[in-house]
Amino acid sequence: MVKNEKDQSAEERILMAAKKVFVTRGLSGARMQDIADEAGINKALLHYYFRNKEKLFETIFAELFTGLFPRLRNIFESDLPLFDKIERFCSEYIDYMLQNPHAPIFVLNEIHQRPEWFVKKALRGGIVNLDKLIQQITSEIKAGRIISINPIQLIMHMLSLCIFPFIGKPMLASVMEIGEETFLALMEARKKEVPKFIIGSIKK
Amino acid sequence: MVKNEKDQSAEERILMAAKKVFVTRGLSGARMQDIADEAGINKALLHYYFRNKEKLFETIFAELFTGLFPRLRNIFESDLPLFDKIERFCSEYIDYMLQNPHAPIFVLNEIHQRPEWFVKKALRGGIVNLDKLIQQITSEIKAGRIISINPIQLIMHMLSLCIFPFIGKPMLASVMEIGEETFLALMEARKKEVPKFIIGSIKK
DNA sequence: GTCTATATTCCGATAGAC
DNA sequence: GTCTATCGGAATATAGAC
Repeated sequence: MVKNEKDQSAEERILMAAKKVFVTRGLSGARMQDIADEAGINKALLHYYFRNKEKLFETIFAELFTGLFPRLRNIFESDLPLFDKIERFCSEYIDYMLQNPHAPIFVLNEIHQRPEWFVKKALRGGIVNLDKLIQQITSEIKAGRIISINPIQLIMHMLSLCIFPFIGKPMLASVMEIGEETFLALMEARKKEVPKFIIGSIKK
Repeated sequence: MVKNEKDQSAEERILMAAKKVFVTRGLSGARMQDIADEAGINKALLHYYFRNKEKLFETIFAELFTGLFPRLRNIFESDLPLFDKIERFCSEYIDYMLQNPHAPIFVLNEIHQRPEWFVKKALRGGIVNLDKLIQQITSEIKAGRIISINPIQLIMHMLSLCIFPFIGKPMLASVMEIGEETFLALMEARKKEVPKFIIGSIKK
């Protein structure tokens, strides 16, 4: 536990603590004891509020997943012109991850380790519909405003350029010898840099 | 255990089994019993060949990490012209991951969960030296052959575009409804697609 | 609601026969 | 080298007092 424990209800402190511990250690690496310590309460209280470890985990996962992916809908399914859509997507997405830098690797790793569970438990509520975006890309190609490209590949480019740096951060930090402030500055710059890079490549 | 157990020594079968289990479940999620079962041997034998779980893990991690990153050196530190270097990097890197599709998320997740351990245990033998590549990019900019761009950002673009699809695969597969064959075809195409995309953006 | 104490399950590791 | 059996600790979960 860090500070201001009495500022929030026990339940809120548990959620904050659980988020921190799960996100850094993963489901199987997290210890209920660590979460209790971090929240400044007793282990038994975790079971009082959330029945068991799995339920607590699902709560945290759902929150982070919702922040990461369904957020795409608002942008992808909007009526913006393609280039504006790309700019807005990159900027908002990187902004979200600057506030939750551990979310991407945590979420993607848990999906990787239990894809079946993910499909059954976390994917309720529908998936992101890419049809509109794909069609938009296709018609820009037909109109001759952008080069010919497989829309799926282009979407993968966008996601890759925005998300990967946060996943690779610990590795990049040690391998490339990049410190925390440098990293933040690079990510801040990427909000403009990435859309410029993408549009620079596809614009005719 | 799957088949042909008698084709290899116990040690080799253990390594194959451990790789499979560690890579899908991570260090904390992997069970020695599962590895033993997968290898078709007894749990005690794991401790006979490798002293404990951590040592076995380190062996597997080192193998995968070596395959992933030091491989960069041969390309990054070579004397190829920049565009050739980019093409070769993307092609070889994606090829490696097509053969070890789980390696990136496994390696990056373990580094994320224990960055200190990584720096102490796995980073011996030096790091990738990016000076040459950075200088090469800088001089291409000065020569007016490519647009002005922060070399670090460009290198991040390259890594992102090659690695991320493998990390996001389980999520992309369910969210975008992409099957196994489709995914493989997309990755195969990316070996040409990504360098084309990059060069298309930076070439003057 | 919150705690202490304890039950219970699980898992890494070892002992020791063959 | 390979096995069976078991130990001992760790971690989740529950019982029950306050």
